[in-house]
Amino acid sequence: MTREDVASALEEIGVLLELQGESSFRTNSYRNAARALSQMQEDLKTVVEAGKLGDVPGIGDSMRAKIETMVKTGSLPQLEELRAKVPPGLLQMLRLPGVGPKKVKSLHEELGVSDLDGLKAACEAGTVAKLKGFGEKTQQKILEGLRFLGEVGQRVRIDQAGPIGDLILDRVSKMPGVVRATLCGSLRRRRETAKDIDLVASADDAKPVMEVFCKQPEVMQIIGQGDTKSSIVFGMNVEGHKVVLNADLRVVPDDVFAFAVMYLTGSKDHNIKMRQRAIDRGLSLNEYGLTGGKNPLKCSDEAAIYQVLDLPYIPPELREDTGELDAAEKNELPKLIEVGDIRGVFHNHTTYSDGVASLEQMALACKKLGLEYFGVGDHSQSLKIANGMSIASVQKQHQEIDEVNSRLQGVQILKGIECDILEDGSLDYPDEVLATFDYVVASIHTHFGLTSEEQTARVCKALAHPATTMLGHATGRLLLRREGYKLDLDQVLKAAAKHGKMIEINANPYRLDLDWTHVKRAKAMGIPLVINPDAHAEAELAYFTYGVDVARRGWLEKKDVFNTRSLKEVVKELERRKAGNVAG
DNA sequence: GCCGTTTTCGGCCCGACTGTTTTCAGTCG
Repeated sequence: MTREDVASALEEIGVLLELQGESSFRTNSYRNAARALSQMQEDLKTVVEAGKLGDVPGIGDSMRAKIETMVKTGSLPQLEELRAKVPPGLLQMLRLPGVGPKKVKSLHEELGVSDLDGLKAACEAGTVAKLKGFGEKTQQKILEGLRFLGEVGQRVRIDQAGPIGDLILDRVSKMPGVVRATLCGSLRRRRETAKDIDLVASADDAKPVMEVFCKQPEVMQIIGQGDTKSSIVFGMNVEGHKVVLNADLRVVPDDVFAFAVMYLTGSKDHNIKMRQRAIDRGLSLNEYGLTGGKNPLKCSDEAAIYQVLDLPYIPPELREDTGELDAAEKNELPKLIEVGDIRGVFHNHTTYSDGVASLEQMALACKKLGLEYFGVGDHSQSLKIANGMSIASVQKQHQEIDEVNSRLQGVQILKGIECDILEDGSLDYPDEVLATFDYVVASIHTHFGLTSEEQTARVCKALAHPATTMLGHATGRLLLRREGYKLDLDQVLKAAAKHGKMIEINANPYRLDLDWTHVKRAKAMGIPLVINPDAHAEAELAYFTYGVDVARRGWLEKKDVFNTRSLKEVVKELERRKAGNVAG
């Protein structure tokens, strides 16, 4: 078992024990150990063989023995027993908001409910509300949660689907006889979630390619295996979490490749418009070619197809039928921002609050990524749960930043803060403390239950505060898990525009908030956007690339994003803002 | 189950919120 497999197994044990009613401290220790393994830099087998496993914080004698068993034998009896004892449907129930291990246990033991369908039936029959500790409202909330889960279905986040897609693509590309291969579908359009992985490859003989595709070790089930198309269920551990999703591969002759790629990249609405455009020119476009007249037109790549239809190439991220064909027609497509344009990041955490790395470690990790500045934005004092910084802690951090900056070469730390927006819309430090920061990211972490009017007024008030530089994760959504808090985003954008404030694209793949649709609106209103990884560890700094995906989907160019500017320009602009010279 | 120790048990981030209760358990971040 690999390091990630072991981490995933420990995580699973933790959850299963929780469902059995184990103490949260004990179950947490499994999660801690799983996290420790996920973050381990060295090779697990080497560490085990060197007898150093027990030195890892979070891994004691008992955990060490279990991990060693898994590394040596490939399995763990304890996990097998737990899996046999706990119905898999109970784990699904944990995804419901407001439902935790205790409630699941009670539903299972009292009502015999063992999966989501059974739970829905029990709610509809009204038996859940009668259960001790439950009630009408809880039952209603569960039903709403079930509806939400039904909507998001089996989608997974891009950071989970992406690595699997890349792995399969790499394998397919290297298969004998394959000429070209690429990812298609929502993964290629860089949507924030994916329901499956679509691949297209070109080869003269599809059959052997399909054989290899369906025989990958991670294949859990072959849904279909044909001459041109195969579908599999693929299961793999990504960052210590088991990810299961469908993968479809199409294999076509190379002269059809571009058409198949365009068709399977979508979006469906974009394709419909394209087909209509072909019809207007007396042609017919489908996944196998562009026909009309006597001979099929040859297009070796997608750019050639667009050219035949009198259009410049449209990047996949824009193919959502939100005006890209019109813009292309007028030659007004944006020159999209690229990953290499990002020069630094602003909203990140260190051990001063709830991060796991030091200021210096994070700054050096930024340098490694080719960035010029690392903006720290630890949590502010009221957010106790995330170890928010007291004023004394802020002062200490600033001293440390000055000291580290005096030594660092090629990267600079900026003194920022992720300042909580309090319930009344005020900021979490007095003005004189706020004035000591280079910039302020204002964010909401509490009181999600306010009405839309209250929440909107709260955020707008924070945007009006002179110290606020940018708004952090504007809606608070957690992808596939929680909708954002109720908020009139139009009003918020207007307030940002009015007060000359920036808005963050939180690039953490759990959030990707602001959503790309709103990014587009923000740009139209002249609001500068900032791509922030919200990193809590060195490896998470690279999340900013997901933010670039969102920015591209939101039609952003380099000039629309603040952190494409150099350190010098950024410092100058932040100073200008602090001096109160902000327009508006 | 881990950790630290004024070494072998007692604490483990902890407060707010919700919906259930009638003083609190469960969930969340």
